[in-house]
Amino acid sequence: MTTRSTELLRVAHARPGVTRAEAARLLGVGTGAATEIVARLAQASLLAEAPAAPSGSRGRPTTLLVPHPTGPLVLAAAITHEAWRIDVVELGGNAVASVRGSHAGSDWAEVIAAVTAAISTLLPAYGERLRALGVSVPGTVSPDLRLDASSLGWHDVDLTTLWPGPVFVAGNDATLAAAAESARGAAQGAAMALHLRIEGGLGGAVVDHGRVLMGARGAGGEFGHMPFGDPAIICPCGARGCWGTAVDGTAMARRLGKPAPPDPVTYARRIIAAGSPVVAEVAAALGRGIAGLVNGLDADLVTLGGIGVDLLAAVPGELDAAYQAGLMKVHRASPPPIRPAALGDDGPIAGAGEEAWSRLLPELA
Amino acid sequence: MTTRSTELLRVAHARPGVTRAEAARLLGVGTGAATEIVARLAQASLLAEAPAAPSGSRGRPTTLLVPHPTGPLVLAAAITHEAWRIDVVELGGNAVASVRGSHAGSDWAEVIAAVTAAISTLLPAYGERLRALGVSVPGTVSPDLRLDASSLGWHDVDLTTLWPGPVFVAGNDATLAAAAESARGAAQGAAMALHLRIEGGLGGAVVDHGRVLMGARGAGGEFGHMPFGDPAIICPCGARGCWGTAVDGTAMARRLGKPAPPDPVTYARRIIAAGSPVVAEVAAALGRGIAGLVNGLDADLVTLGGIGVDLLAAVPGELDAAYQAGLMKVHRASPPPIRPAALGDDGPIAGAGEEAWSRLLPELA
DNA sequence: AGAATAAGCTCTGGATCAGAGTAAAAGGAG
DNA sequence: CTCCTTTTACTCTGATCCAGAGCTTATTCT
Repeated sequence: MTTRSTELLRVAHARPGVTRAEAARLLGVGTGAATEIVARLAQASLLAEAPAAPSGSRGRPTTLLVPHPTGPLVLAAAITHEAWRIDVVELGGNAVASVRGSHAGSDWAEVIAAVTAAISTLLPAYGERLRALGVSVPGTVSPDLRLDASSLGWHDVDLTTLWPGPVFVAGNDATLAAAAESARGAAQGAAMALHLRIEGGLGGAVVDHGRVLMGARGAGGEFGHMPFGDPAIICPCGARGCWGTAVDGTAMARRLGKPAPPDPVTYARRIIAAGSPVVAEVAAALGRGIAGLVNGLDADLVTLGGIGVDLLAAVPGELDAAYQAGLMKVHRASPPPIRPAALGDDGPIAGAGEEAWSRLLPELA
Repeated sequence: MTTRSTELLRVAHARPGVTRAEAARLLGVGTGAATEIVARLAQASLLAEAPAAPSGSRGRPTTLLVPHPTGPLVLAAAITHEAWRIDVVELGGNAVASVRGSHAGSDWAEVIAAVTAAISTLLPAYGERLRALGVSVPGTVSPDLRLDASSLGWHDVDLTTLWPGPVFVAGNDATLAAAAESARGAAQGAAMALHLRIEGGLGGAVVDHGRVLMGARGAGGEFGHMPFGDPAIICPCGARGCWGTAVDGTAMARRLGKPAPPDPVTYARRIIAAGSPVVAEVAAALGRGIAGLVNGLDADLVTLGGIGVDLLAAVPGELDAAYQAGLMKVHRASPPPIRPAALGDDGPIAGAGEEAWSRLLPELA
């Protein structure tokens, strides 16, 4: 429709349940224009108005901008190494339905069959209302939507078959989790947020004023492959001294003189719970690397996901000491805080929904 | 004025001398709208039309969009540790005048007096046409325009006294050089460009689709303080193992067992010219770090400034070997090229002009 | 009940631009 | 040289969007 309509929708999406008057103020339009724009969006089944709870103050009561009951919806999917989940997400980010399943094997054909079947079951229920798909995957996605997840044996997989429509986004789980944290989680309002997510490896993303940096080939945020680690250790990626080899479950096993565990995530959680002294060492390696990234990128906030949350909870002192020691003096006066991700394991699917909505909005208005 | 006017001005600035018809195509407007918008901008003394050179093909000859002869101008200033320079820049980036001087001492009061005096001499000549100032400085600039250049003893200096007008930008020299390389230099069109500049230390910037990441406190791109170096070496910044301590003139002196040189830049140039074996070692440290940044940020192009250009010219093989070895396998098939900066030492001042124009344009139209 | 307050609604006029049609300025063919 | 083709620029009409002023509505406070 028009620029203002898109902006209003964006506000309504970012802050579901805003009052109509506040949305008008945020857009910088007069009340006359607000009337017209809201009417147009309601006519197009994009927005609806609901009576607001009594504010207690004087004045004519305002209305809340809520998603239209028959308005467009977005599918958000998250595929992990062992399971998948699909949410139906309305404007504002609320999930109105959810389907999930697991896949023991890591055969891509099996995964895509299950996901495609699940999407097919949702199509009759929501029909034309489903307008976009966002997918989170445990690997990198090129700009032409091809997935590469080396550790799972998925190479150059074409994702476009998942969705026939024009609005389709796919991205790395850590990248999308970062987008979600910035939009609705612990990194709201940060000028330059850094998100780090330790699971099998270490991934993340940089978010500049709410915009996630995807990288030239969709592989942005692979901080695990920056050489903050021990140069003697060769990473499966082919380089040496990768930071990721110093902070995950495999690193803990190596420090304990044990063979690499088959499931580094649960292994790491067990070691952390056991209170092993290697936990502090790994946390220090994490803190030092975070400091390096903060120095280089001038982030003002760091959020941690996956095992990072457990490390932060278990040995906050060690992590913070290494972090402080690695910071430039200029940052030490007020070090950017390191916080656990607010969305937890829902980060990737929430981010998939966010990105799908973000791409759909300009098409609608 | 309006969005389209700003867009047209931006096109005319980015590609000085575009034909009017092509600009209309780039904006996606019809010829009718183009007539009206150009007329409006000409009326406001922002654009002028010049006859185009004969194209040799059929059709009514188009006109070129050029800066208006009495249109707005921008001041671009570059302050270094020993000299200063001010350019008067018209739309399109062309400098119509230039003043320069040097300051032997590093007393900020002296510097600001000289620069302020130079600006005063330019004011009567160009008067109201001067609408904005962009300044490049060898330090970090906070969002509230305070400069910190530790190595020169300039701490928390207020820059706002330099310019009375509302449109005033200031930034780090390496950051601004990156902006210039992306707008008009070797990094044009890159999706994610990385610029590195070695002088006294190592600075740079990340440029995502033409937008420079300034960081939360204006200290983005301090890659010299990421821990890619030897942890035994303590950096003046307070951290250990900073990459910057491994790649500049001071690093060369240390490897040669010499004391730190007073002027590391000329010292480094001399060592490189002499063909010392430490040059290859330093180039390798540079290449390895670049690989780490490319891995982490998924850059598709790297530009080098300052001593980096000399290193690249002197020992390209060593630099490239270390770069390749540090890249993840996925990047090795087509490694992002490492190129010398096209603008050379003019990068910072060109970037100051770019940023000033970029901020001024929306105010005009 | 009446004043005060905050918000929504209606109407007018101006700015912007898309689209269609027309005019202008060049090269090429005869 | 004249006419045709090609490309671009100009003119005109109508639709859309929205700012601003003034008015109406719904609520709380006194």
